[in-house]
Amino acid sequence: MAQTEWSEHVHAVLSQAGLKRGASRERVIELLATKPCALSAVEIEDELRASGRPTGRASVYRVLDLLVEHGLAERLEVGDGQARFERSHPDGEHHHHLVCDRCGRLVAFDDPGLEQAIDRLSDRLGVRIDSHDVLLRGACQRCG
Amino acid sequence: MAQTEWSEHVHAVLSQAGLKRGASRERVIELLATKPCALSAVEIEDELRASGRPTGRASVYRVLDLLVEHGLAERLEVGDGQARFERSHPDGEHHHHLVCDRCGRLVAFDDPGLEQAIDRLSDRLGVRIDSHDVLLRGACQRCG
DNA sequence: TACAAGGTGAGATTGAGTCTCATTACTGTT
DNA sequence: AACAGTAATGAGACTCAATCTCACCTTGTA
Repeated sequence: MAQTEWSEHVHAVLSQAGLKRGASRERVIELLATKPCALSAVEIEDELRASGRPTGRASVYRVLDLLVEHGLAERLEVGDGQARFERSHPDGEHHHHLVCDRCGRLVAFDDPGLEQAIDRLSDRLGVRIDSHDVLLRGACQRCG
Repeated sequence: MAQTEWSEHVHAVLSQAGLKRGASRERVIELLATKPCALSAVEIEDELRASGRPTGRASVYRVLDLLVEHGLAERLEVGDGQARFERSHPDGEHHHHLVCDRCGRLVAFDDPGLEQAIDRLSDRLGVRIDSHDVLLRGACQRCG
């Protein structure tokens, strides 16, 4: 899904939910649209300020929470004490991450076998699984 | 592995590493030994104080970091802004968690299929995977 | 017992994230 | 276009897990 498609989808969902538009929200959405992978709230705030579109901290967090609530973004934590956010695709397509111990880089990957294993798990455990996160720690190809 | 075995193993590893014993360390280790699953640093500090063995916050965090460094404990985050810790087994046996959206309960599970899928992944991606976390979110059996 | 290296903890500090509330902006209606 | 009602915004105070500092205490060894 292209960046533009994603932000259009976001606007559609939010207006469907009866929400008004607002400048801060637009800014955060536009920024996320251009970033395929994991950005922290602080990074978002800094990038917006750096690009001449300063946005209140409260608004940044509000928008991110809103997006996550509506399934439009994913929240993930890699263990450095801050949450990261990335846009998520409405068709359920998603990826997971490897954190490199050496260089700290975040590498995205997806794997049907893994998704399958998790689907099976839901039945076996007798629980409803709404979402899942897989985080690998190790050495990335560059450092490995 | 029984509680006692685990704490003996911990002491063996740490003394092997040339570390001295210390009262705070003993207290944290003994407490973790009795808890099979995910305890936060704050909970550890509180439980120790409540049981008449008050221990400095700095020491609690130091001990936990030490255990994680030596592979004697696992750190996990379930998205509530605080890290949780649990003892880990030297044979590599481990479990993962489901966080119930409704009641907040943490349910442990293990699954060979999942582990297998992750093993395969390592080859396919061409990276070295040292450890992994899987976190499911959904409804536990009780709330489901 | 002496001594060096490690261990400990009170309290200050950091920093991500939350909360408040007065102000401003959006949108549908007359 | 003016209005009304409701949603959005942001400065800054606040919370709280986690980190840092540093003077003091313990342990293990010779």
